[in-house]
Amino acid sequence: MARTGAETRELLVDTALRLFREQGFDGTTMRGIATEAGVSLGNAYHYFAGKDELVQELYRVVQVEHRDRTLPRLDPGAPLAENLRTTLHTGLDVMAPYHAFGQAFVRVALPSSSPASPFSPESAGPRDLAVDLMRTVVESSSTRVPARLRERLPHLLWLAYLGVTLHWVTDGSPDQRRTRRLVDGLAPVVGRALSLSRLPVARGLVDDVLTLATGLDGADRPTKEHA
Amino acid sequence: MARTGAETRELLVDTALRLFREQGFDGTTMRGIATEAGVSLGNAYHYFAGKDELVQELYRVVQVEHRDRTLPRLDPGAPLAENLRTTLHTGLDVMAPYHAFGQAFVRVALPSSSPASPFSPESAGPRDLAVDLMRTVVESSSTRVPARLRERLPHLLWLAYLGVTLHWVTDGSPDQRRTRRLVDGLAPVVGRALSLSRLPVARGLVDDVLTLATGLDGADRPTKEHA
DNA sequence: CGGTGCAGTTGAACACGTTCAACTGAGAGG
DNA sequence: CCTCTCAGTTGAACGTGTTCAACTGCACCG
Repeated sequence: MARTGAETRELLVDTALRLFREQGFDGTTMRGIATEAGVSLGNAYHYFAGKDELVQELYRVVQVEHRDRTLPRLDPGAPLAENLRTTLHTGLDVMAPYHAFGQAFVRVALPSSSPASPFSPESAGPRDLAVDLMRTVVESSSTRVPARLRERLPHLLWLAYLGVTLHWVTDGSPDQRRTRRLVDGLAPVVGRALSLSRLPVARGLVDDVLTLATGLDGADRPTKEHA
Repeated sequence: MARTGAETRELLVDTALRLFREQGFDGTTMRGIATEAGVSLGNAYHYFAGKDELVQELYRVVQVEHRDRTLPRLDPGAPLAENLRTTLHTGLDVMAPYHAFGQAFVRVALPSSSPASPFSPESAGPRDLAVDLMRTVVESSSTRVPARLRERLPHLLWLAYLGVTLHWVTDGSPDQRRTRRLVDGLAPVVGRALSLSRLPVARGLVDDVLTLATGLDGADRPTKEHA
């Protein structure tokens, strides 16, 4: 044999993602992936530090496909709520084959220390991809966004998307219909909230929420360490 | 030997919770728990279907202690934001010893199918405990709550508490300071949002949010099954 | 006394994720 | 032709969560 390393690696990723789709995360064993790919167990671990690392591969794949399938569906000039709805539904479409796998995805990605966390530096690429997608959604919509919000809104929408994903993961209803309904309800709420945010009376709340959201992600603010 | 079952069970719970505190979730093995408790491995599994089931025990313990430590600290007549802040901080105090364990807690509780999920029927007891605590917080505060919200607000605050818990679990900052800051920011935001919700212009948004929140938890709405 | 049921208990066994020291074999250098 | 190197690979081994058929010993019944 003696393939090149990149070939073996790709072979393993493809096999793993297929098995994840077919059997879920827990149902897929490292031995199964190795056997199915025709390599030894130890060799699989040569390319992936562990089962978790294969999750990051999925994260990447899903983000890219989400963007590629969403962009042509956006309706320029439509209200933000409508385009957001399209975007979120498309995201669910992309993830659907992996729902059996989703629980494990979150349990791997959740710890902020984990490189698979959407907040981690290692995930910067996929994260920027997702935030940029939301920026496109905002900019290609007709809805007017207050100046204070404009810069931050894509990031907020990405956080909302994470929330939807979290709900989707825990959604045991058939075809995850509850999450679909959540999206249908959430999009107009965002639209209404945006309208409301233009009123002077809401200014204080908007500012506070922005501050809150800033604290949500990223590591601790650099606290002037002296070493 | 031949203890009564309840005794052995309690012995196992105490031992497990202690080891979880000392060594975290992954660091604690079922063999370790069994050995430390002086019972056989198989016997531990006679009382708990698996490691996960011990998590529910912790969930229960934490909820009860949260309530017991919060009630005497509430300031009747103070603004809701202040009492909410106290409540959330007290919750963090109670959970603090288990932070190393927290990641595992979520990964066990997340799947809605899991009995350990805060939305599951099996968790109804602890959940009601937590929602009732929030109800007490609302009722013992001076802040006026719009009629449409009054009944649902405790439930919404409980959801917010879940969100804070989720953030806490993923919080890698020293002593989980970021979550403390989140609470300090969140409480006033809730207060402001509540004020805003009294304006007629916000009525539509409030109703939509309430509808959204209704869909968040619980199983699928009973869809008139004919069997 | 002998048996019978049964709550409580046991330890071996299985499959899994992960680690690691050793092997393979094709090319480079002499 | 021999040897060295090293990326690619291997399979045994460890500790884990979990399962299960069998054991123990006490209380009760005849």
